[in-house]
Amino acid sequence: MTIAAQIKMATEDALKHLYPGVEIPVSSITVNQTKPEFTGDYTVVLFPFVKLLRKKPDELGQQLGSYLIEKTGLFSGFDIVSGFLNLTVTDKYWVNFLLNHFNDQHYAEKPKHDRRIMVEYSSPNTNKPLHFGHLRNIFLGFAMAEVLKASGNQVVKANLINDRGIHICKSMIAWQHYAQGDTPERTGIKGDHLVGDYYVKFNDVYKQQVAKLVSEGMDEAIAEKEAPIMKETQEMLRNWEAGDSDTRSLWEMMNGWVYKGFNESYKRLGVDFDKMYYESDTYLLGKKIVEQGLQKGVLYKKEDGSVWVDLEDEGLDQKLLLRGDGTSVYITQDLGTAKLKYNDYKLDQSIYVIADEQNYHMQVLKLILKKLGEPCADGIYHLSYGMVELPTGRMKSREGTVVDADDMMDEMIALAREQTEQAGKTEGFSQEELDKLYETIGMGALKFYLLRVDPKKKMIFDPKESIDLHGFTATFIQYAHARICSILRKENVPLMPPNTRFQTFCCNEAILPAEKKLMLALEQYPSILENAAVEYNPSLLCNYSFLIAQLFNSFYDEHSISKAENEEKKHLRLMIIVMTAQVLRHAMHLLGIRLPEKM
RNA sequence: GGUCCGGUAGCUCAGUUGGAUAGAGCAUCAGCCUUCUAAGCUGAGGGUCAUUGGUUCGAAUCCAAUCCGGAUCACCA
Repeated sequence: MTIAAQIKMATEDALKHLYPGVEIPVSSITVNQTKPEFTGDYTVVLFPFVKLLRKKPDELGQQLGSYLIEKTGLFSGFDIVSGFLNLTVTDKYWVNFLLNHFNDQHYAEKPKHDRRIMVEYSSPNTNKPLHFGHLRNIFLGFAMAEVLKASGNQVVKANLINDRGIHICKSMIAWQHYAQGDTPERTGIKGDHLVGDYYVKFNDVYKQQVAKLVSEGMDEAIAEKEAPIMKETQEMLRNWEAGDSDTRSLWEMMNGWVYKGFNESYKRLGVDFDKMYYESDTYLLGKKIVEQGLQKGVLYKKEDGSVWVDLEDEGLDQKLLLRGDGTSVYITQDLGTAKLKYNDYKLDQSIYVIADEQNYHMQVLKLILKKLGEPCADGIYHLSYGMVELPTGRMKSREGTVVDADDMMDEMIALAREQTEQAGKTEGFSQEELDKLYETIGMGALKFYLLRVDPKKKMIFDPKESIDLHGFTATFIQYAHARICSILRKENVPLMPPNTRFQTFCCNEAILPAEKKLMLALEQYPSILENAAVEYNPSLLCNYSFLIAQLFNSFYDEHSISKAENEEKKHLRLMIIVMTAQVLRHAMHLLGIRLPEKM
């Protein structure tokens, strides 16, 4: 249990004993870290009890403080400042904490239990390469899955590939007409980019054809439907749905190129999936659920045969589930897929990492499943995140303002190289090691940049300003880690020393402020990790890791480890930095960010 | 118009179930390398927490209204 939780419990117990007969709600006990300008480690706020007990804050604080010192043995002293009881935790507590956890690889993790959670993320369309906006989704999904794993859950990482539909046919048609048989192999262009190029080509041709028809006097709305290339594309979609073998083999070939490209990108991004779902397999699902809903009377049919659900009682609209001709719409297949996922893995929870533009859709999806009495409904959680925008507004492929994911990775790695060379820090590395280092720094910076903001907030990315490698960045954390490793190398202490390494340690000297601040923060890691899981917010780990690195840097500046005042101090500080490095690695690992031992 | 989300320093963002004088980073300015890595440390300046009212010992945080920005409300996906 964290010290903060222990203090809360001890306070509850103390109040019961000191003031029997007065009912004090547990929720009124607040325990905070003491502000730096006051002496103490943790603070109990006295105001709520002042009113209930009708006592003066000073008197109450004296009684409470004395009781806590006497009964718990956790505190070496207390101080009352205008209604706040500031408690100082004994040095012994901190030393024991260190001895117990300094080399614990699973510190802050929760024991495994059998709660099953699926995290669906990435979920790309196969008509264009990944862009910067997708990266936020991918990093968020991966990090969330890892955080939930560390919280003891059984996690399935899933990817639902949107591999069919009119937009896919657009690339296919344009390729047929204009590619003259070009392939990724022949052109040397990455498969997803090649296909994306023909998606762009389609739009160019389409725009021209529409313009031509309009200039010939056709109404624009009609021209958009009548453009020859669009009609061809719709024809192709019908052929695809009919299972036409030529269309299917073209589709398979081009999607194959895209998957190869995606897999390269995923590998470079350091993310993985346990289960792939393909829309071509799932797009017909959901009809059965709708039929059952009709029978139950939860849904209704209009005269034209279309099927609807009425969500007006829930403050929403009426929603179409099946067209008049019996074909499904987007949400129909989502109903089916939700059930499929649930049945595949017996899920307790199903998380969808999807941008906030689909908030309404997800709300409707969950509501309909609930109305239909599907057991998968309750577990659905939409991890909604704000879109990544450019200073000029949203990225638009048609306007060529999309920041490509692969390009972005290249640029970040190039930036890492540039800055490392500029800082003159390339000595003592082989070329191979340098390449790996640039990758670690560049990718770390990219991930951290996209994960450090609260997911639900939209973020603006200015490519001109690029991404900084100073301040609130992964580089800062990586640097702190490298510094620690450097000291450990010098002192012949392994990254994960055995318990016996500091067995003879005893604590006679007072813990100094810079040491204490760092230990205090390390002690909070379990509750930070828990919050990240409960609030579905990996950015908490960014904030926390940055704080730890900051505290370490100050500590490092103030106190020498190798040349500590004496052996006892040296051992204490070595344990502190071993644990600091371990916690940083752990937190960053959950975000998919690597920490170098040298940089 | 309905619903949802956001508005905190010049910029990008933190701010736990309401707690002490609202914090970081970037940028600006001033210091700190003969020392375990200066990709660092220390300090300074910079605020009508969108606005107004309410709740109370106490509000950036909770409630109401208003203003601004965004998303969404398709027989699109």
